[in-house]
Amino acid sequence: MQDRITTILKAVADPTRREIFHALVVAATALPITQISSQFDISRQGITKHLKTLEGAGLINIDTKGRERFCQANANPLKEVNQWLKFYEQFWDGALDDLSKYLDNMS
Amino acid sequence: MQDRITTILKAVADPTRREIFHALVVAATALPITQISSQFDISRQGITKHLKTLEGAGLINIDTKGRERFCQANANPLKEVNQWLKFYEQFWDGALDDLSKYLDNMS
DNA sequence: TTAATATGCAACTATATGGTTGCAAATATA
DNA sequence: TATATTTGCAACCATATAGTTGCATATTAA
Repeated sequence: MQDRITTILKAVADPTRREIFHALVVAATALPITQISSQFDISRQGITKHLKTLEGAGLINIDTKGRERFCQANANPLKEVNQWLKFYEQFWDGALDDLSKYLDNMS
Repeated sequence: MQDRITTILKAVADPTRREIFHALVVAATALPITQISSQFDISRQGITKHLKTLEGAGLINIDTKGRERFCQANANPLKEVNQWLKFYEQFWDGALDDLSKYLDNMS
């Protein structure tokens, strides 16, 4: 197959998947597939495919309870993207501004 | 088309494009297409396609001089990815560790 | 037990993607 | 001028991707 970082980047490169992931993150709880798909215009099967891709990237965990499958966001794989990015930070403009903003958020 | 962040993420979601981009970043200078493609196993036309995708994402600038086209990396679009990521940082584990590593790098 | 709900699987479609080869055109060199 | 180099364009191919519909199955509720 492909390496982890590629799998993760491909998962978040699709706008619908980013929306699904975001919805699950802000929900801050596990949601069954039907409930997720009710928030989108595409079919439940379309959503299911996206959920599988997200699961493959580790960005969601799916837990079966009875006939329902609860999906919960897991942001941890994004740490790998962050790590990949970090190297290039020295090559983009305004890195110092980013640091001060970063520190402002912490105080 | 698609929004900027999607264009950028799709550009870096391909491992070959990440390699090309990385080669240009570390080269720290503009390189002509033939020279870039000599570093890869795929054809020059394959490389050209990737370069166009990277250019479309703003990750490289192409400057024509005579018959050659010099490509130079531009990491700035990655700031948008960083901004997108930043929101999810609060949801992943070990954010404080990341901060201390970040500060260590600065000192 | 019967009906409703939640889901998976499979088949199918259209388009995008990553790659190729062949050829023409522009520029540089002998 | 004749030749070599660098590139773009176009056509083509195989596979991946994003989406669909139809149907079967498992679980829950009436």
